[in-house]
Amino acid sequence: MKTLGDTLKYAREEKELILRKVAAEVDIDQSLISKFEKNERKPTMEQIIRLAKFYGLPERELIINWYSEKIAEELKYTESTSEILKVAEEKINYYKAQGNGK
Amino acid sequence: MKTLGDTLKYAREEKELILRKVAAEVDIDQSLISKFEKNERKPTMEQIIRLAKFYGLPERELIINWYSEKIAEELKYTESTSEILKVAEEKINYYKAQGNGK
DNA sequence: ATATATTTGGACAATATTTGTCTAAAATAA
DNA sequence: TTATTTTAGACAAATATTGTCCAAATATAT
Repeated sequence: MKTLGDTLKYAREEKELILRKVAAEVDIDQSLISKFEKNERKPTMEQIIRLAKFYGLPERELIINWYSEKIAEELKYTESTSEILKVAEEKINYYKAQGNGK
Repeated sequence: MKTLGDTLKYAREEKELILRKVAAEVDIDQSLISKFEKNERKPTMEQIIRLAKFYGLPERELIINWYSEKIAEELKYTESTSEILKVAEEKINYYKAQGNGK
């Protein structure tokens, strides 16, 4: 299972960059970036976007990973997860349909 | 779309109880309970359980609603939601399968 | 309508969670 | 070994969530 951290780490290594360098470029503490790569911290959405830009990664995919990991984390120790997700989707569709979006 | 708040409110009205009474019984501020019913605040899991017990509602259903609303809230203004949920489910299954649970 | 009871909104403090930063230890490479 | 990179951990700063109180709004009863 490929995590967001894997993706970031792979992108960096492929370019043969060291954390310090990336940190300077994207203006994020190198220790934080290390933690992102090890999935010990979750980047903010802004950080995701900056990293995607910098590495030339598809933003959309990173975002999908970001949200899905957040949700997976929340439901990790929970029962009825597939039902929860099913209901969640219904609610989202309901909101989006007539919920006027805002 | 029946919300958690709807369920709580309906249960209370069916029993013809006033907020003050319920509040005293379950030891939650009546204003908070009012907000739960109007979906302006989200109960904690513990509150959910206490309310379920008190009203004699199926805990599992309330919990499913609680989580699904939380997720729906998070994804309300997001794109690719169905893909996010799909990936989330994969990750959860992966965690649960071999992720040793802990 | 007035009085009484119930519900609701809003402000605010208290708590908890998340985030950023720094430092030095651990790991890796030269 | 020495130099470099990565990682762990502690802590402060910033955010977000929660609980509490009170008064305004609404509903109910007389």
